Amino acid sequence: MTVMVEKDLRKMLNIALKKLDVEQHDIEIEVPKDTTHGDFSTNIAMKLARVLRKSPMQIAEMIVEEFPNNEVFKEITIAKPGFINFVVDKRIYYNVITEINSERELYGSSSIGHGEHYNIEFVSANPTGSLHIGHARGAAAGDSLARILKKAGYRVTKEFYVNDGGNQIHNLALSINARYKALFNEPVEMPEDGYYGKEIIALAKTIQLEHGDRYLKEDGYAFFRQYGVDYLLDQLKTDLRNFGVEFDIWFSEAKLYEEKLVEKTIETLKEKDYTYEKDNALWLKTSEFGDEKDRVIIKSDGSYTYVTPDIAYHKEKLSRGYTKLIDILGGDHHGYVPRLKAAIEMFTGQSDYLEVDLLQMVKVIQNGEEVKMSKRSGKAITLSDLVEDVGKDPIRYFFAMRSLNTHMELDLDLALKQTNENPVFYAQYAHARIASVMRQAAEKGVHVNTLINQFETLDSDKIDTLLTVLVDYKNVVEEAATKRIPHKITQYIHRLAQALHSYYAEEKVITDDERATKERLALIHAVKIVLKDALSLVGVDAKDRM
RNA sequence: GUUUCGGUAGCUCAGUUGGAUAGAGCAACGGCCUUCUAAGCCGUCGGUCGGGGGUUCGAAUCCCUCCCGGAACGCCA
Repeated sequence: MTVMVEKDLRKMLNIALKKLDVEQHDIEIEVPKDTTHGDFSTNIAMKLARVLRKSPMQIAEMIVEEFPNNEVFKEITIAKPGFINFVVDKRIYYNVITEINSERELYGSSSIGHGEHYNIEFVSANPTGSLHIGHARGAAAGDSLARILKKAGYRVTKEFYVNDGGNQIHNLALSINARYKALFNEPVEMPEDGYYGKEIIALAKTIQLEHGDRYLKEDGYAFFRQYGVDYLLDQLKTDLRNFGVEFDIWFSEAKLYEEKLVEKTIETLKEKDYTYEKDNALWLKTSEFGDEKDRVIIKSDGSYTYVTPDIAYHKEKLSRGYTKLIDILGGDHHGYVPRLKAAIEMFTGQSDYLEVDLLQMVKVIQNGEEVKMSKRSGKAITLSDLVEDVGKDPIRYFFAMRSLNTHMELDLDLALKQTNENPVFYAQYAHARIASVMRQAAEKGVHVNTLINQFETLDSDKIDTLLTVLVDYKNVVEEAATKRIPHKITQYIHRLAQALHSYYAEEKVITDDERATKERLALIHAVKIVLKDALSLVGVDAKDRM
């Protein structure tokens, strides 16, 4: 809708410019941050100052003079340096109410992603322990982005890469072994790079319950390995589900080996002459593609480095025909990105088939001071702790509020308060208020016809604001999707909730005026739909009562 | 040392293809509940945009330089 209005404006400005004998010109139209500057503005008069050799103010006046008559803009003003500001007659927005109420959750959908199929990989934690707070940020970011991209018309596949093939699983088995033996007072030393989380102790106890002392007598290594991965992966899925995050594909690293994909990938790279042998190892020429140096892919002892299966994995993903691969990684992996992109370029000829979005660290504050995580002691704040103590919605919302690449702070004292310091309540309350009014209407026997399309009584600044925000939804979704900025959505949610609360305080919806009541009910019903939909894009539930 | 992210109001953060008096939430302060939910509304206070140069009609935004903090710099994963 705003897009249409913008198009109209452009057309009208061109007509005016033609009358002034100005050649076709790039007209910049923007939505002013300050609403007192109207709904749209242009700096065209300033741009033309040099060409026409007149002052911007003069030019602006000339443009306004020649501006065609129309029903879209009810006010056109000229401001200081030479801006021309346009105020939309909000009556042309009335039909958005009907549109929303009939399209419901499809309203705001876009087609800018048409034809694109994105694979978005995130979290991808090793199944060696519980998910901690860093994974939580990744999960929230990836899932929200996926939802937003879908809304914008992209096809999206969410994928979790399970690192179940490497050395870490070996260490996991040894760690379980140590914890298991300890239960029988047969202490075994924890491995050097062992996993110290309390969930490993719980895991060992489960094994003790199910199998008694069986693995004191026989070697339990293979069993611990398999059991551990299954158990932890299962827990991990549960934790993510409780956080509102579901994946389409769980891709096992082990599968790469089973299907010989790593060997095949290395063969391909050799054939393309991107490898060479040196010091008894096999190197990949990543420096030819922007990496700062070449990387070893087969060590001198014959084993692979970390990147090797990962390259095979990304090649496998490419073979599935996605138009883009997105990896969401922790910021500490930034040095890893160039070598991965180099490999992608070796296969596809262009590195931007892969987009890596980095998340910066989360600093956790508790009792006013920073909580330091420690692998050794197993001390960490887990995702399940967060969901249990604080709740899914505030955590999801809080993560979505921040841009991905900012260092963020999570204040647990604040999050635990569950007061209005958590902005998510503000939005949920707006939704609940509307639901409440709807209930009142039903009780009073008011017949709610949300599909009315004639509006005669909606006339106030608060309503104009609501309509303006509702109309803007699609733009916001598109911007959030293309720029990968989920916080654009939470900002929008806040803007809409604010407009609703402000309106609610000013005007009663249900009155004796039947006509007005019906129109207002249709309006707030539309607000309710968009609020709920926008919240869903960041994985937050809308509530009907609070 | 190199790479990378960040430094914007008391706090947490938006805003960076150059544009109008730099925004939001929270905190603080002052009002508003006989009326559909006060988890709300209305208003006030609050900033050398890390420092210094430069580019121009115009810089938080672009260029140079310096300072401070996080992270990464393996034939670890």
